[in-house]
Amino acid sequence: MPIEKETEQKIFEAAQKIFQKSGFEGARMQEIADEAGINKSMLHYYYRNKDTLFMTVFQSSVKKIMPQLFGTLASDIPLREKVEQIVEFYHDMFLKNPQLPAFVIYEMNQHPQRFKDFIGSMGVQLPEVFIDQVEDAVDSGKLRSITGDQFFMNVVSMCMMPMIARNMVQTVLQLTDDEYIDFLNERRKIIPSVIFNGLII
Amino acid sequence: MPIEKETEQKIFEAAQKIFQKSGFEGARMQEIADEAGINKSMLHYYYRNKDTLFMTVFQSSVKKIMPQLFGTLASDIPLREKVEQIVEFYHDMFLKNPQLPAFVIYEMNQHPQRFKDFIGSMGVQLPEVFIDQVEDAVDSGKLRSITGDQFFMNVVSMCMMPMIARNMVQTVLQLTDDEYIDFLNERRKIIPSVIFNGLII
DNA sequence: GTCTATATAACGATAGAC
DNA sequence: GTCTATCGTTATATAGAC
Repeated sequence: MPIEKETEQKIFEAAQKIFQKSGFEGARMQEIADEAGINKSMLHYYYRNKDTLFMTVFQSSVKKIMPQLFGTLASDIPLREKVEQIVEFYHDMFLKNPQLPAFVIYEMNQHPQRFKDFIGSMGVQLPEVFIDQVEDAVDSGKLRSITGDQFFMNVVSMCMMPMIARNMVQTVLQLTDDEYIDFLNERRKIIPSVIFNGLII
Repeated sequence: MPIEKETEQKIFEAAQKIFQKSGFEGARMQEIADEAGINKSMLHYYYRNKDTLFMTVFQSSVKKIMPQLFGTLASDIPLREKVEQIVEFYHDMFLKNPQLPAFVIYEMNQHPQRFKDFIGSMGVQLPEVFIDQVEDAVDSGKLRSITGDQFFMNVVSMCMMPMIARNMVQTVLQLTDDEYIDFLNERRKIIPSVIFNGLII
């Protein structure tokens, strides 16, 4: 393994950590360098400037959230299984990377320009298969009247809101870190149950 | 109306706008001054520094979200009405101040220290009345088994997530600004329906 | 109270030796 | 490739005239 790769990788991982913790504006190049255990100049050697380094991290982060989600939505499995897969996926991902969802959502709002360029190029839109699936279920009387958009929004909301608002949740519900993790894990079963038993006639 | 009050008020409103748009780290004192149409030095005359100005805005923002929510939860009305009131309240508030929820949630995560001091002093915790109400409904067989915490989390999630992730939602669902507002307003009826018809046996 | 001018510090970025 | 030293800019904050 060449030394270059190791350094570039160390920088990337450090940048990921600091950007996710502090956001673009709050992150300091010096802090990233310290986290990586290298000199600040190396950041500019491997990545031209703060913007480039940020975009590398941001794009990587989006790719950890989006493709799998839309892959599941476009797949050829029953609606109920799709919901269960998405719920499991997001809760697993959160355990590995607790600050990822809040980071992506926030930076998306802050710099709409920055990401609309590249996010259009990856097919990030609700698959027709999924839309049809919901419509068919409604038409055949299996589900109460609802659009695919609203159905999708309900699932994503129930999953991600407690992850994004961690500090508010822990404060209001007075949970320790461990209790908070337990609280989230309980939701793996609760979410599909609420979604479906609320929609099935 | 004394001139002092007018200036202090103008500064506060400008700061509110800029902080909510850019966050603490992204906000610039100069931009706040420009927005208020006054000299930058005035910011330091009325509010000692950026931190003080921010905390004034942040505390005011929290007070626009929390008390009414917990007031409704603690009130003496049926569970279903509480949910409907909360949903209406959040959707009305969002129309008036679209960036408020994202601002509070994000800054809460960034500076846990900063707000835990003052947020403890305002009774921000789930009212016993509400917890008991959910427990009673479960015990008497009216609702499927669920805790007050999880019930509460479901309502707040369904309401606030689409408001916080506005840019993601509009991108994925390919909605114009007007369509997005319509999409949110539809949820006033959808949310209570999903929550309850999912829980009522 | 409000302004101009300036101090002071921090940050991103670069030059240049090795 | 990696370091030290430093430049240029921008940010918050203050001093002082009016």
